[in-house]
Amino acid sequence: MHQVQTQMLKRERQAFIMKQVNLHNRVLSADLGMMLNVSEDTIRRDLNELAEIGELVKVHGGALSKSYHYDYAPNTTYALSEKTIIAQKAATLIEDGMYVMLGGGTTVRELVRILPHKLKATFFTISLTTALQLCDHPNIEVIFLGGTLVKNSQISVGGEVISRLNEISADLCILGTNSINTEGITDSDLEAVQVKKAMIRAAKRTAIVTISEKLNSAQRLRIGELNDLDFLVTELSPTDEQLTPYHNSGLIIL
Amino acid sequence: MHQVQTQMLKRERQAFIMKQVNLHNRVLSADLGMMLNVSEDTIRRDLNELAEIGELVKVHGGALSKSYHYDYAPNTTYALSEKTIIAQKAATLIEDGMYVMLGGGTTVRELVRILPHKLKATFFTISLTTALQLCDHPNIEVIFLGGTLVKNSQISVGGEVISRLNEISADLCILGTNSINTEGITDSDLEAVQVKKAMIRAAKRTAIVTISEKLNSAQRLRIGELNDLDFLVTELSPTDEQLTPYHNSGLIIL
DNA sequence: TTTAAACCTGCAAAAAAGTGCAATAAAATT
DNA sequence: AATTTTATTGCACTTTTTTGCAGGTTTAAA
Repeated sequence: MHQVQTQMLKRERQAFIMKQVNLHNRVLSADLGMMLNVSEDTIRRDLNELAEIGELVKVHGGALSKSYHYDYAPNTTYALSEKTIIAQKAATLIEDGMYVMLGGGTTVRELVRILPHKLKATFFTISLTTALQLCDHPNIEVIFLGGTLVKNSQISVGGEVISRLNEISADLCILGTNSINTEGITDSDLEAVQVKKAMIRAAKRTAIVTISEKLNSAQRLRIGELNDLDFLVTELSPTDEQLTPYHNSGLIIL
Repeated sequence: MHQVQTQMLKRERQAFIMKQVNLHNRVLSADLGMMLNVSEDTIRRDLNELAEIGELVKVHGGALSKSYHYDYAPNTTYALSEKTIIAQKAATLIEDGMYVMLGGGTTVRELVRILPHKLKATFFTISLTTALQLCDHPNIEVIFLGGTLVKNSQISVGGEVISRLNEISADLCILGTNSINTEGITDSDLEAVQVKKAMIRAAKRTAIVTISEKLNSAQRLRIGELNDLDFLVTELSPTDEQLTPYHNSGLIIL
C-alpha cells in the first residue's frame, strides 16, 4: 500500500480514486484515506460526489465500480418500506449451510440485499435480477437454473429448468407472488406457473413473501394451494386480522 | 524551486505557466506566485484567462493540464465510443434466423444494445448482464445457459454449462476477451476458460470483439489459438498495420 | 442484544477565490 | 516629450470552498 504526494488537488484525488475503482472494482474509504493522506470524511465526500455524477456506486465502507455492479435503485421500488420489513422477517428463515431456492420480484430482491454478508449458503434461482443481486454476496454460492427467458419478468422457464428442478432438493423456497387468496396462489403466465410449481415441489418448505395489498386477489392460473405452502410473510403483524384466514389454513405467519 | 527575473511581461508569464502545466500536468497558484514573484491574485487571473481560451483546466488551488485524464464523462463504460464502433461492425455478422452464442463484457453488451429491434434470432448466453440486455429485444429468443455463477464477471460456469454447450450447434459465437496476441486468446480464470473453450467448439464460427488496447497482451491460461477463431473486430480500420499479424494468421478482420 | 465501524450533520479554521479600488505601468495620442 | 487613455497589478475586503473534527445516528456483524 503506497503513499502518494502531499498536497493534492481535489480533482486529482478524485481521478486517482476513479483509477483505483476501475482497476480493483472496489475500494474502501479507509484504504483511500491512508493512501491519499486525507481524512476518511474527505474520501467519503469524494465518493459521494463521484456517485452523484454516476461514476461509481457508493456502498457502506467504500465504493464499487459501476460496470461490475447491477444498478439497484432502491428508491424506484414500489412500497419499499413494506418490502424491507418483509425482507427482515423472511431473512430469519435462512440459516448457514442451507440450500435455498429464490424466485424473482422486487420483494425477493430486497430480501437478498439485506442478507448478512457473512451468510454461507447455496442459492438457486431462475431470476436474472435476483441472481445479480446474489452476486454481491461474497460467501454464498449462486446457481442459476438456465432456460428460455421470459422477457418482461426476466426469469427462465421451460422444460430444461423443470427437469433440473426435479433433481434438486432444497431446504427452503422463497417466492414472491402476484396474487394470493385462501384458495392458494395464482399467476397469469403459464410457463411461469409450471416453473413455480416445480420449485415448490423441489423444496422441503416454501415461504410466500408479499405485500398485504396483494392478499385476497386471484388470477387465472393456479400455482398451488395453501397447504402446499408453509410460511406467509407480509409487512403486517402476525396477529393482524387480515391474516387469520391464512393462519387458519395452516400457514405459519411471520 | 527557483526564482525568475524580477519583471516579466504578462505574455511571458503565461507562457511560463503553460510550460509548467504541460511539464507537470498540474500547478498550484501558490507555487507559481513564489516562482514568478507576483501575487497569487495575478496568477489566478492568468489561470482564468488561460482556462477561458481552453489552454488548461482551472481548479480550486491551481490548474490541471487539458490532457490530464480527470475527464470522466457521463459514459458508464470505459472506451464507449470504440466499443460502439466495434458493435456496429460485429452486428453485420448476425442475420435473421441465426443461432448466436454470446459471452459477457461491456463490448458484447454494447453490441446487444444496438442490435436492430426487428431482428429475429435465437441467442444463447452465459452472462447475466448480456441476458438482461437481450431481454430488451422483443423479437429474439433468449436462452440462458445456467450453472454456478462467478461473482465478479457474472457469468455461469461449471460442468452443467459445458455439457449443455456440447449439445448445441450455433452459427456464430461472439466473445469479448481480456487478452489476445498472435498466439491466441487467454484469460486468468480457469472456470471461465473452460466455458469459453466449449462455446468456441459449439459454434461453427467465432468472432472476437475487443478494443485495440487489448491487442498483443496475454494472461496465464490459454482459451484458444488464432486458427480456432474466424473474425477479429476492433475499432481500428481493417487495414491498420497493428492488425496485419492477425490477418496473416487467417483471421477475417472487420 | 451488543459493539464497532461507518455515516451524517453542523461547525470552525484555513485556504482559495471573487470584488472594488487605487497605484502603477504600458500604450496611444497630441 | 507630454498627456491622455488603457491595461495591469497589488491590496484590503468579503465570500466561497475545502477540510477535519466532535456529536449523535445508522448499519453491519458478532
